[in-house]
Amino acid sequence: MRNPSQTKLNILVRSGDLFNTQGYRATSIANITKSTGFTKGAIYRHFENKEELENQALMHLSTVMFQKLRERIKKQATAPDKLRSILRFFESYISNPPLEGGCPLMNAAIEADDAHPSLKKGANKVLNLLEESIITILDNGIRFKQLKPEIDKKSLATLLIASLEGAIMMSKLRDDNDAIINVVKHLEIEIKKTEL
Amino acid sequence: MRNPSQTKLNILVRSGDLFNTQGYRATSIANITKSTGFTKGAIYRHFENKEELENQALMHLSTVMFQKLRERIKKQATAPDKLRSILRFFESYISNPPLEGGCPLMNAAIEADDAHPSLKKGANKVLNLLEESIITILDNGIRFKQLKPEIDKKSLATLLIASLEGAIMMSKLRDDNDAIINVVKHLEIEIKKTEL
DNA sequence: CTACAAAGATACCGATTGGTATCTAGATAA
DNA sequence: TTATCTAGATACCAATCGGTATCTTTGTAG
Repeated sequence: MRNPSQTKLNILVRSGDLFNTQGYRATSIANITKSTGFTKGAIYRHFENKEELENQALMHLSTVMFQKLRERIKKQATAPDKLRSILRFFESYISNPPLEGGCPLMNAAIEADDAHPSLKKGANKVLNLLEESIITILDNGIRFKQLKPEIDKKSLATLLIASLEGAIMMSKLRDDNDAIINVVKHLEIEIKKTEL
Repeated sequence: MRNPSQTKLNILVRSGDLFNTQGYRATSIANITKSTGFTKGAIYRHFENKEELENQALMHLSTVMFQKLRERIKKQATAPDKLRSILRFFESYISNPPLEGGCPLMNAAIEADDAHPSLKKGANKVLNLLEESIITILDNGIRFKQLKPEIDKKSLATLLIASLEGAIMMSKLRDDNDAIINVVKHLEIEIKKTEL
């Protein structure tokens, strides 16, 4: 009946969901006990303190996000199509969210100020991973003559991430798809410009 | 010595600063008493409860932001230059922040989920004001033959806001200007395309 | 100078916070 | 079967939370 590793995973999944929807600070240990059915004893056996749990939960959220994102990317054969699949992924955050509560990168980034250095560090890690994923696609696109070799990879990756994250914030705030659809439309044009 | 309206303003300014840097939930009434030098008695005389204080503080933050933004906009004569002054304003958020803690719109938008409807409402109001400001500039630009009449005003406003907000998130997270500078550079080109 | 009302200080409230010490029960190896 | 270890439950802790009731002080109208 007992399964410690499954218990730990369960706590990570449930707490991640709460952190991403309500916020890290706003989610108490008691909230997590209610959501998981486990007690404080179980939680503090698997995690040193709340900060540790927050960090690991963020990392779990990001692995889920990247897993779902890579699923879509892999289905596409060429770099431009892979880039477009990223747009579609972010577009789905509103109508059919891969994760409840919006993008974990954005949520952690905004909540993590200088008073929460470890959460900030975690958010930075997620941002770097996302950026590297895009740059890898761009690199391969250039290598396989699908994208113009003169494109500024880092700059394009930044533009994609910034405008998509900002658009998700706007669409979530307004409870409609307008912002994310508009921004995706613009980015589609931007991607087309990089095609060879 | 006593000056109730000044007291209220002081509480609004200080609490706004704390809310914008630490977060709304993470800032306690006790934090505000320490920062202002006033006691709970003073705070609860001027504000019904914490939620009321949060709302009014957000509104005060937004008026400060818009005041500083409009100062820059007014200095420019033409619509394209007014738009560029908005870019420069957001660029300054990192190196010379008009408000401590980043953009109050973004901060409130991310912290306000469906469990905090009044903060969400406030954030929505700020977003609408920002959008309207940009659209007004675009309208006048078209009227005075400075901008192409066929531009999609709402779409352009959305693109500007989304990418600037997202870039600020990235730059604040990384403690460098790269993201915001890159995005501003791209938006400069985008603005140039709309010029007549 | 005196009343009086309003501004703000003080003291308290129950509920909740993150965290810990201890206890119980279930899995496992001998 | 029994001893042992560990996963998880229970009970507790001081500190802090938002909020309120009450008291004192201050400015002001008469």
